[in-house]
Parts: sequence; C-alpha cells; structure tokens
Amino acid sequence: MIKRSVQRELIRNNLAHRTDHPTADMVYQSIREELPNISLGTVYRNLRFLVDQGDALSLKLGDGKEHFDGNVNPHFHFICTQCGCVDDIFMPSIDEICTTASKYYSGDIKGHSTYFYGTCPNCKTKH
Amino acid sequence: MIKRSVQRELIRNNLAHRTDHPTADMVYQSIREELPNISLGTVYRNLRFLVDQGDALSLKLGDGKEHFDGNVNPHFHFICTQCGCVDDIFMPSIDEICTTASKYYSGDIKGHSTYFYGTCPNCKTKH
DNA sequence: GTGTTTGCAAACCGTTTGCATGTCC
DNA sequence: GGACATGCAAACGGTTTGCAAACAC
Repeated sequence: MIKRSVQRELIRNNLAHRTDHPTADMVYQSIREELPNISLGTVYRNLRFLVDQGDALSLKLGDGKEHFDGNVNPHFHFICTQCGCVDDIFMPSIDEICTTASKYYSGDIKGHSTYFYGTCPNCKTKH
Repeated sequence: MIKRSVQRELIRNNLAHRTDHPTADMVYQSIREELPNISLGTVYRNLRFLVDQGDALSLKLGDGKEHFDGNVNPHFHFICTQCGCVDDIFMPSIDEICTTASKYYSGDIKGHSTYFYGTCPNCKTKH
C-alpha cells in the first residue's frame, strides 16, 4: 500500500514544473529551499519511484549523471555539447520511427530514446 | 607524439572484432586471457583514447555502465530490456533524422544517438 | 498497530587519477 | 634521453542501501 508523504509530493511537483531536465542533486537543492531537512537518499528513492510508476522519465545523456524529465509524453531531446543544457524537441514521426525500426529488426520494439547533440542557440550566439 | 603499445593494439583489435557492445570490464576480461598483466586502468585509458580519436563509439544504455562500439558508422541500437543484449539496427533515414530535427530546433544539430528498447528475438522465443 | 517512508551515514561500484616504473622512437 | 604508456592502488562521484525513528492509514 502506497502512503503519501510531503517529500514525495514536493518532488513530483518540482519535476512537473520545470523543464531543465534536472539531476537528482538539482532536485535535492531545489526542494531543500522549502524543506531543508529532506535527505538526498529520499530524493533518489522518490525519483526512482516516479520513474517506475511511469510518472517521470529517466534520461542518460552521457555526463555520468541520471537526468529526470517530468514530461512523459514521447519527445526527442537536444543536448548542447558546450553548456550541457537539455531542450525538448517535438516533431512529427515520433511514432513512425518505431514502426520503421520494427521492419528492420525481428524483435519487439516497445520504446526508444533519441538524443541530438550540437550547439544550442544560446552558445551559438556567443561566437 | 603518440606511441604504439601492445595493450592499445590489443584493445583496438578486440573492439573491432566483436559486436556485443562490451563494457570496459568485458574488454578487460577478454584481453586478460592473452595478456594477464594488463590493468583495468589501461583498458579505461585506451578506450577513452579510441573514443576521443573517433575510432570507437561510447554508448550510454541506461545500465550505469559505459558501453563501447568499434563500429563508428552511424547506426541505431536495440537494447533488450530482458537480457540487456545490444544489437545494431541499420535502416535508412539515419541521415534524414538530423535534417528533420534541424527544422524543429534553432540550434546546430551535429549528431544523434537513438536507442530502441524492447524484447530481443532470443528472449521472445523463451515465452 | 502495521506497514511505509524518512534522515542519516556508510557502502557500493564504475571510472578516473597520481605516481613510480617501463617502453618506444 | 625524453616523452609517452603502463600497472597498481587509492581516490572520486553518483547512486544505493541498512537501520532506527517518524509517519500515514
């Protein structure tokens, strides 16, 4: 039986209202401003919980840290190789890509994640 | 100035002749059979070297370990969520996907990685 | 009351690094 | 001989976990 907790609701809410694809520590630092006694372990446990429940996405961007995304609708991600920021890219064919891949693979394809790498608009204007 | 070493050539060769997308430790165990004194640090250093040189790909599959791919030609990857195996998927549109994404994003997109998740043919037949 | 969640701190584990030694050119 | 590479072991950093106390229902 799942019980409510202030910590979990704060974490769920924090993730739902930000679009910067934070790491566990970023969520921890943010929550600590309103609940100073929360522990990092609790943040990790609840982020894992949310991912397992399907209420958050786990992103592996290649920087050695796990990032989290409160937007569970299928979409692509862009990672800036200069500043490390992560943006969402919504474009059509997001469903077709699996269908196409299925034709080239004999197993069952149920999901996918696509990361684009390059220079974000902000870093681009700095040169 | 880059110097040759037996260790580096063995690692490069090992990666080139396998398609199972091994972790550093898997390469280490494999090389140790012919060169028992090689150290794990050397394997890590040389895999990083090969990736930096563009002679190997680094894959973040979500299992917390870095995987390596000696095939640097652009292709998609399939990861079995049951056994964890990794297969290559070669299909068209691999170049188009960046072009399409560029139309939906104002930054410079220079590369991408796409992982498909599901059940591999081997695990599928077990049920 | 019973089973879940928390805070804390230690453990874990993949990876990196410092350093003395060895190797290539 | 000088720059680069290695082996070893310790350090590092993100994440997980064991446990007693606190909490939800």
